[in-house]
Amino acid sequence: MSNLREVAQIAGVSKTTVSRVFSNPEVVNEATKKKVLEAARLLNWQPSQTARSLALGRTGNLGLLIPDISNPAFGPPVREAQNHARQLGFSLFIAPGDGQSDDDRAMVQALASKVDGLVLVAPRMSDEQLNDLQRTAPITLVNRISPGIPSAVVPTQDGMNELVDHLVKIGHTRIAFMAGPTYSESSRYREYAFLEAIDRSTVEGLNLGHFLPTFESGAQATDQILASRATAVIGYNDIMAIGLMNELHRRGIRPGAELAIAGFDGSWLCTSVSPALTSVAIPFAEAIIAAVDQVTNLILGESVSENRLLPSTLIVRDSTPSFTQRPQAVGSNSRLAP
Amino acid sequence: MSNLREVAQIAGVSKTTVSRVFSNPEVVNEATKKKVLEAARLLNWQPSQTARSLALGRTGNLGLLIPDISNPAFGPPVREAQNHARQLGFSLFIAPGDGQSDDDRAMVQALASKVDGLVLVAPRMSDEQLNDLQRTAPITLVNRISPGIPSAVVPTQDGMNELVDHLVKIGHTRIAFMAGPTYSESSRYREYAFLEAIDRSTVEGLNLGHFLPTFESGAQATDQILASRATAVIGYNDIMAIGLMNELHRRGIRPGAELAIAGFDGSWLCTSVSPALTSVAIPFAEAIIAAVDQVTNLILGESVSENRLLPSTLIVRDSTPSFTQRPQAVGSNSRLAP
DNA sequence: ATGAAAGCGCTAACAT
DNA sequence: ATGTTAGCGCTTTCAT
Repeated sequence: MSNLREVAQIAGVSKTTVSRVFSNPEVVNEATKKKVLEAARLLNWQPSQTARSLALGRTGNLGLLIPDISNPAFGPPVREAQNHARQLGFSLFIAPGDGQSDDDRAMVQALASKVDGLVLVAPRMSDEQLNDLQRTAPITLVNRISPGIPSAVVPTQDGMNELVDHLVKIGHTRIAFMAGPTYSESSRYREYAFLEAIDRSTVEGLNLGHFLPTFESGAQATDQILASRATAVIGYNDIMAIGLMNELHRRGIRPGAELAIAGFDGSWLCTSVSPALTSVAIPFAEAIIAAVDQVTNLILGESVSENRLLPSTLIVRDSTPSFTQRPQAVGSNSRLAP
Repeated sequence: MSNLREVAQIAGVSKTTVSRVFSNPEVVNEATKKKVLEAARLLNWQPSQTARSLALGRTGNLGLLIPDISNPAFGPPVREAQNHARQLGFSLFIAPGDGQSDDDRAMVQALASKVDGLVLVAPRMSDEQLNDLQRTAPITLVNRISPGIPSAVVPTQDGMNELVDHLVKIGHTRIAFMAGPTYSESSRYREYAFLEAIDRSTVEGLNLGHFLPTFESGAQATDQILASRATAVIGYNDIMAIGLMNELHRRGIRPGAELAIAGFDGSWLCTSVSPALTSVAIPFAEAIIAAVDQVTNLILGESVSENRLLPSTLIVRDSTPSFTQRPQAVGSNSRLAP
């Protein structure tokens, strides 16, 4: 491709003028502007972003680490964040964690050197690793707290309390929890919150252990759940809950009716299954957008509010019917209505 | 951050040597290499990608346009493609089309100037617009054909024929099709393929018209489908098919048993619903990887095979049971087994 | 094996 | 309103 100099030559102006036409158009004369634009079009030229970045010391790029791009919970938020970033004058590049590995670093490191700042959603990294990263580029966190790093988080405890309270209210006295992998901070938060919620309640809680955050894990846990005689199960995320639901279907056990199920995230998947899944909806879009605002402020050297808090919302659906609504439970998991 | 010169100074070598340590290490003496590395670590320095890009004339970045990042069909392929790209020495940046707009250009244009090449998956752009884009950066296409642009495509007709043949074989004589939006080339391909498949069959086909490729559209079409007296419905994609399935559930109509349903894409969503969705699986991962290979070849100035063809696979699941397997159909959609 | 010097394409003072 | 000049931080011939 041609370059600024050639355009300047053809337009009969200096390089500076050409530069200005593309970065600060108001300041240049209409007539000369037209000449320059004409020359540029003639050569099919547009400013090299790379050269621009070098001169400016900024790429205009932001990196976004998503733990699992296959998780429908993240699709819509990513799009919103991208639009938001563009409005701020930044391009947003996505690094998809693989959802099942305990280390996002390889992916993120590659990105870090190509962007002005990073937003990490529930990163699977130690505080120390986050600190290292921070020396390469400014970062902010979503649903993760680490000393000295701004973040936007949705407190887990509130949502978990609400969910457990709901289950108790509709009559459950033995509630199980499928935790995600141990390397996931999010899962640890939720696991801890579950135990807390049970503590402050009057019912029995049962931690089924750790599973990969996949659809298959839900099925995998089924035997254990049925044996546990719990009447309600909470999944670390919607995907696992739905995996369980599906396996129950397969075995001829009616989810909702015979075993109450709830998830976390509130992805659109919840309403794509039958019965629709009760879930604690996490406002990922808002959180990520808040974090994007934080990094851009960090980048521009402006002050940044340390920790934004955003509320979750319990969305009750058919997978946790109250006893009056649902058919009498039967089978090995049956229990009497209170 | 510090720069190459400072590192050179501290290590007591020239800039050139430092540069070589990071781009062509074999060629420099072990001892000096160690000194340089030491100095770099001391300053926490790593080469500026931007400066590097400018000098090399290449960014080392690839852009990937995905029509709808919320569609589970694309999550896993994107991850695979990213890994593949990294192995080729490129970072892959994702541009999420919004899935419902008729124009991906804004998003793509921004990317185009920041990458060495682009892979466009089923782009919603005219051939002309694609040609314009091509003047900014080399591009290759997935599931889209445009004159003069290399592509990796999965022929639609074969998959559609297989699917229709299957439905006919299990006894259906009136098959409906929910098309996607008119601006989607993919949908047009599939719509056309459906009509062709019906033509060469002995059964009746029914085109229900165009819908947004969303979960909600599936529900939206339900009335029309029930009124149509079709016994089988093919959705433009899995999401729409599952939306329909869900709505049937809500109305107390049993998908599979009372109305056969099939989708396209073969996303993991298919096995997350009950009954599991029959679908024509599209090997997006392979196709995107092939396209990535094509762009990188284009970038490196190597020769490129014009059009890679990849086969789809019909995956029959419980949403299209044969009559002998499924309960006798009842209600307004009832029909006699052949 | 290492260094000197020119240049990648743009922006930003600082003139005029 | 426009032009001059000096970089931004790296790579790369070409010497040595």
